[in-house]
Amino acid sequence: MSEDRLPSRSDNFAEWYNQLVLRAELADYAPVRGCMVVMPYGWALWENIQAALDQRFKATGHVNAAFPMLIPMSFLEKEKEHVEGFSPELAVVTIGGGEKLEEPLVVRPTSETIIGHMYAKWIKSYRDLPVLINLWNSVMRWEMRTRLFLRTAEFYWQEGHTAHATAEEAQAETMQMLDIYADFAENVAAVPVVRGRKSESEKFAGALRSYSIEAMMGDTRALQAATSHNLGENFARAFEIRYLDAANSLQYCWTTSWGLSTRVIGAIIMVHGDEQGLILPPRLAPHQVVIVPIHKTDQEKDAVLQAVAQLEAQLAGFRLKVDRRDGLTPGFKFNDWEMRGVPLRLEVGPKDVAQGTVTFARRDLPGKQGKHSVPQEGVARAVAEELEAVQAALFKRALEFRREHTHQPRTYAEFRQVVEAGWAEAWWCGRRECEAAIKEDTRATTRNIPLDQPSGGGPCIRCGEPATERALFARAY
RNA sequence: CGGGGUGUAGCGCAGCUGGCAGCGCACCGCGUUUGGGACGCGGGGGUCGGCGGUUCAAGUCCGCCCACCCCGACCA
Repeated sequence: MSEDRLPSRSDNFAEWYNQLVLRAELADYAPVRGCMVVMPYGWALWENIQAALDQRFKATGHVNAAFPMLIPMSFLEKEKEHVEGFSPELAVVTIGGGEKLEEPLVVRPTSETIIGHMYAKWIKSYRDLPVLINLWNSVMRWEMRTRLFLRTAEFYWQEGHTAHATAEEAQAETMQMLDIYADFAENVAAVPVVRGRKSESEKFAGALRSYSIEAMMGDTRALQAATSHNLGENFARAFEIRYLDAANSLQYCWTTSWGLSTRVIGAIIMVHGDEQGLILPPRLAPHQVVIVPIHKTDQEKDAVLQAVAQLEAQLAGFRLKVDRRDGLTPGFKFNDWEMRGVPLRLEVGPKDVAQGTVTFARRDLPGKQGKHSVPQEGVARAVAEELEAVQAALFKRALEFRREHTHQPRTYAEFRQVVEAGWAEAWWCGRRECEAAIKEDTRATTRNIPLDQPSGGGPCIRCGEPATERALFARAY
């Protein structure tokens, strides 16, 4: 049934992605321009992402809070670069309760300004610092062209906002959060990332310095998976976030902000997915294991379901789904759960019952390769090992793919060629003009300037002037 | 905002020179099936994007409007 198959991942990556999001029931198009509905399966995935991050945030002393969705327009105008960066994509409320508002309210595109206002009110003394607050919310940016999860008008994320006494502390916080994101991406989502500093033109509107983690998607394009910003004293000065230090002298705070959005779901799809559909990393999968019972006669059905019930009891420690749907063939169910990316499938049929076994089918290995028979006794241990193996294999495969498609061109001609279908690491003089020229020539942008740098220097890949840093260039989502 | 395109059932589409609004998938019912995407029979579902015009008669011809999609500038 060709119409049951996904569009080809290798021939039409974009259409493969769109169809997969819809057919795996992660999200659907909303009746509001540019907005999506995150469906239960997609939200379950997001909840698991939230749990992994929230735990890391709390372990480093952060607490959660909630701030209003509406922000007075004047707040945004207080930080010059910030308002310039965000004005084109603001949604603005001008009427409330049937009356025209005195001052328009902006639907938050991010919360630095209202945070700044409140922090100014709350922070008086060095004893009040640091303030370490995180928000789980949604924000709105009126994007021109939208795509499910990757770029929607409203998106769900977390935004952390901290205030510190010194530049050093703010910088340490910025780097700590970047590392937490990298740890999450690599060890939970199985997505290898490059940590680095954003160029001047790519940094957050109003930040002193921005950092990102960048991941390579299955079509070699780059995706910024999370950002962490050192806002310097910019927002503190705009909102007068000040404190008295131990010597009774008035100081400006240093603030940071950092965020990770539902966009990482897009990354997980595009890094791990294959022609069959999603492949979810076991640590995030809503269902880690699905059991498909197989039976013809009523007699077989009884025996099979009894075995399934015993397995279910043994596997209580896993996120388990038993597919008891009637009237669907096993083949249909296999394909269905493969589309949804369940990392491990357990098939239980009359043959398994007779032998006291269960058939394991690993999602990351194609067809028969991933299938083998396992004794029902002690199945929990076997499942745990198999899930660990899938988790590790996904990361390894993604890392190898990135390695194969990351190049170190020495000439500009070579550079132009490699960024057609891969990443380029190259010396860059740091000048905006070179960056812009490269974008014009190749559509590739600086993704970041990796933290891991070789010593020494070399000629800028574009202009040949001496450069001291290597940058990562790629076409990006 | 510039360039291109599309609107007919939930989705994908057909509908010619105007004459009873259809097909496939999906959905509902019954039965047979079930170790890699089952099948038979029966059934429900439409302001043909909107408004106006021409005509005995408009999904079809004409005019205006609206919405959505793709490509560029912008972007977590």
